[in-house]
Amino acid sequence: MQQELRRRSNRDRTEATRADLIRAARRLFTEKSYADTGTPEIVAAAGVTRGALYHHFADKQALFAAVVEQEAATVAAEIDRASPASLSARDALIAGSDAYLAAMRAPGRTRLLLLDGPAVLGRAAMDEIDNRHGNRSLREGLVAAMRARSMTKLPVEALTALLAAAFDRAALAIEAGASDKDYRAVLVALMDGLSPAPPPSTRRAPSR
Amino acid sequence: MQQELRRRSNRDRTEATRADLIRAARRLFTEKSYADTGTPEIVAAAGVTRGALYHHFADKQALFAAVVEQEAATVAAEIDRASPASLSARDALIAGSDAYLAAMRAPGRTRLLLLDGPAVLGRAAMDEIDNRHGNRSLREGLVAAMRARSMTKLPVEALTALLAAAFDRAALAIEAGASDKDYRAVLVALMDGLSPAPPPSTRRAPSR
DNA sequence: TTCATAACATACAGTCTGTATGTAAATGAA
DNA sequence: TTCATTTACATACAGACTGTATGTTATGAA
Repeated sequence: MQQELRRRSNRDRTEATRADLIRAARRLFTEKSYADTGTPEIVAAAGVTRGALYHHFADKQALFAAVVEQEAATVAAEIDRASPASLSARDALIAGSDAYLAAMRAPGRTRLLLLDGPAVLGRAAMDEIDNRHGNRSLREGLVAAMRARSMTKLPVEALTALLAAAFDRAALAIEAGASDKDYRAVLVALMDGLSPAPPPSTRRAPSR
Repeated sequence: MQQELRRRSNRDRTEATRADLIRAARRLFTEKSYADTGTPEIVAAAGVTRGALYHHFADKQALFAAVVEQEAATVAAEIDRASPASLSARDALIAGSDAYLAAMRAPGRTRLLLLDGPAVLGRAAMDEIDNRHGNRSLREGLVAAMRARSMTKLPVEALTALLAAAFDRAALAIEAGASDKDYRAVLVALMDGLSPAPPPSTRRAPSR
């Protein structure tokens, strides 16, 4: 009856407590901000004490890093799920960017991943996380487009970073109320501009 | 002898104290970070007390905003100074972006303006500051390029924001040790990609 | 000179972070 | 099964910081 409450393995306890803390912290960090969320509030929401927090995480920043890590993974998963496997290189990039913008509409996600994340963890740490999750598919898409000759060859790391930065800013602007149509148009124009041939526009007649 | 110390007008006192506080805060915010800099340290460096700080600024965040404001103005001035008046629209944009990247090499400036700024003040407030200083010349350059038909017509606000975001990320990457050559090349390619005609195949200009 | 106000300085209350210490539960060896 | 050790917490504490309240001195106006 109360068998599963008594006699829980240490691994189960750790896993559950960590998950509770990350879940509570995620909620508060997205509802408010990193700076405006104190550890007392987090542990209260998680139903544990600060002792548990500092047992499982080095400090508040480490808990934040775990939240960011998980959220970045979620975003990457949503993008992967939304982008069908076989499209042209260009269409795959556009589908991916749409999926990214859609994923970033989750409340508080932009502040967590695009404002607090870089400020608290540093741009280098955020790059490391991004490269492990979100940016990977973007970079692969760009490499594929370059291989298919539908994009001029450029330094891949730099191009990935700068396009990602543009996506990020677009997500922030859209959340702030800007026209997603406008931003999407500019993003597409930026990507299409990188193709050596005239862009496969729906309006202009292709010259070949 | 001590005449100019006694009998200072209130306006002079306020001006001097505010300037001292902003200068000290700027130094510490660029050397460390907003979060790692306490008001006791700031007022000690400025040679005043916390009472003076909270008399002149609503809170620590307001002082930070004043620092950011001033720093953004400085960056804009450096760009204006470095970009000669009459170039082709394209060359003007490139000169401006080079000047921006050069200006952002000042120690701690990227963290202040690109990491802490957005996180502490919010993206909206940062946009407001940027639009008043740095982004203005960028937007005007883009409008000029579009009028000169050397750039396809696109929503100006969105284009300005996304290119500015790319510049920002480039500045961060370069400071983190990335190849400025690579990032410059990608920035130029992004801008050239927006021209309706094939990009002018000029040889690469010296990076500084 | 006198009174009001601005420009500070000092003192205080509340909160937060990280650590140190104490306790109960689990693990593994004997 | 026993028992020592380690893990997973809970509690208590020290230090620091932020914002405010209050007191004091200098300036400005009448």
